[in-house]
Amino acid sequence: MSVIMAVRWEEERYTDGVKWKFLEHKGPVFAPPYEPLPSNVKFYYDGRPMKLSLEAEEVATFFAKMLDHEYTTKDVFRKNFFKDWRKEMTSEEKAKITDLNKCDFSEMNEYFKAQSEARKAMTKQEKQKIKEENERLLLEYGYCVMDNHRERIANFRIEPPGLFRGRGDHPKMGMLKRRIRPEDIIVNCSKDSEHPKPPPGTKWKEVRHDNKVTWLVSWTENIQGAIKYIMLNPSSRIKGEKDWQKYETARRLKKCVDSLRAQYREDWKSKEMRIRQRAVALYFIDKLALRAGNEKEEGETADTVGCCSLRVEHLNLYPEKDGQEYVVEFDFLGKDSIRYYNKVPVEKRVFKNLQLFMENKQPEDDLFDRLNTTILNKHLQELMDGLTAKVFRTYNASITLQQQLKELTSAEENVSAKILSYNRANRAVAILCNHQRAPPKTFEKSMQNLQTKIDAKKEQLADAKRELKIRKYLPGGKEQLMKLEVQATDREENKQIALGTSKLNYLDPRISVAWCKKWGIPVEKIYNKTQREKFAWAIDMADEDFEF
DNA sequence: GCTTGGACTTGCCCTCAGTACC
DNA sequence: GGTACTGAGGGCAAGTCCAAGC
Repeated sequence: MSVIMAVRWEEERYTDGVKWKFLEHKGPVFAPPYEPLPSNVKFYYDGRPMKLSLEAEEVATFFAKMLDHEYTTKDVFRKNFFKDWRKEMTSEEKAKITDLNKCDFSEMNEYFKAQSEARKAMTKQEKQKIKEENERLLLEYGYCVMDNHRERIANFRIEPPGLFRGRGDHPKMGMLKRRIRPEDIIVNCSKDSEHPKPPPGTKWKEVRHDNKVTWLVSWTENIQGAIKYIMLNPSSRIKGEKDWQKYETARRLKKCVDSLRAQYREDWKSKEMRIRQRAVALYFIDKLALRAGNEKEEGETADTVGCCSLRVEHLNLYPEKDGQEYVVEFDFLGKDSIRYYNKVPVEKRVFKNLQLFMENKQPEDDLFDRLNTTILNKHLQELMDGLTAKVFRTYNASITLQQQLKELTSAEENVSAKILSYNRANRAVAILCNHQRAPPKTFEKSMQNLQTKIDAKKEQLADAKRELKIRKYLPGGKEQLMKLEVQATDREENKQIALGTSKLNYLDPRISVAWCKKWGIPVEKIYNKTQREKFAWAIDMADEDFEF
């Protein structure tokens, strides 16, 4: 590590939860006020035009903007929306508008579509003006001073009002997410800083000076009653240091994971049910990189589970399947309602335990009825300081990347082939962590385009050969062709897999940096600008023989 | 002990700006 | 100069984990 950066990353380590000594910022940027519809754009009820009050009109526009989305046809969405919309209506409106099916938002919808077209068709100068305004806003509100550093803020804009969507089958979809006003805002900054000023004629809910937290601004959202925060960018000292710490914890797990595994295997035989359950759950978390699985309040969110909250209905046991013994089939919705489907052969003891846990239970009963995340994490804490369920995900992701890179990279490959290998290693991790994505809408098209390019290049090479200009044109051309073909392979393999999440959250960046240095790959090929900023600590720290 | 609230990380999707291409 | 395409970044929901409050 260089001396200068050692200072940057190691300065001012506070104790007892103190996160900073000085914090100054300009507060949040509020959503722009509602702009009423022009009088020629009408809402129709039961076929007749109807002028809405400003409040009711605003909420109606939220719905009108979404008309093309499938979810506006869903019962739950419509019911929730209508209920909340009615709350914004005057008593006259309420009396008249009693059936959402009689509401016609299509003219409003057309208007917004036209507006968005108009925005696209703006002249260069107009676009430039908007860009400059955004830059000005960023400069004024996008930075803060935390201790001795000017730091970028991650999200300085307050979320605008709209209709809540949620992910998966969310019981609250369609509800009104209300507008946040200065009176809802808690500002956090240091006493000796220049406090942010609320917009003229308004007041903050509170100005606080809590240096044991990292947030600058908070408010409570009305859908779940959860607190939302404005915090610093991942490039900031405070986030970087935390990130580094996270990977150091995972590396400590590496040192004791063998004995820990031996321990939970022993526990599969325990006399106590709770210990067996704990041990099997931990095995899943370790082997399959499952999330912890906190309990959730029923009816408040989509029905999703993690390891500790698995239910009997989420797995099938096969003493034998496809020529393998003791196969467990998992099928459940995890975080963000992403499906986890996997068939895994497990050890006989695990299998027998699972049979035991499922005995005399209904499909909707908890698989691990003597376990929850609190119990599990308490246990883990006793095994290693700072150990929690999610450390296993970080550890297994990072160690997998390191192993895969070792296995897949060959010295004689060129740079683009090496990058393909890197992406494949990254992909192995994404698959382990079940990081999926919807195939991009333009996927087929973009594959086609690439194929066209490849064909053209082949043609070009063939021409060159025919004209006996081999020596002159072939070497570079061949290289280019290979690059395109590698790119096509990479893209195809990536169709339904998202690499970003693991890259950003699970893979110790020092592994990647070390790999780049070892093979002479510019780090820019692996990390874009933002990622390099986020991982500045690692880029500076890791040399080519860094070992996770 | 249990519940709830709070802080912070993780996660997917969409938009939009920058760039390649014609 | 216009259009098409793509990657980056923003947006914000949904997790994890811990500790305060009862």
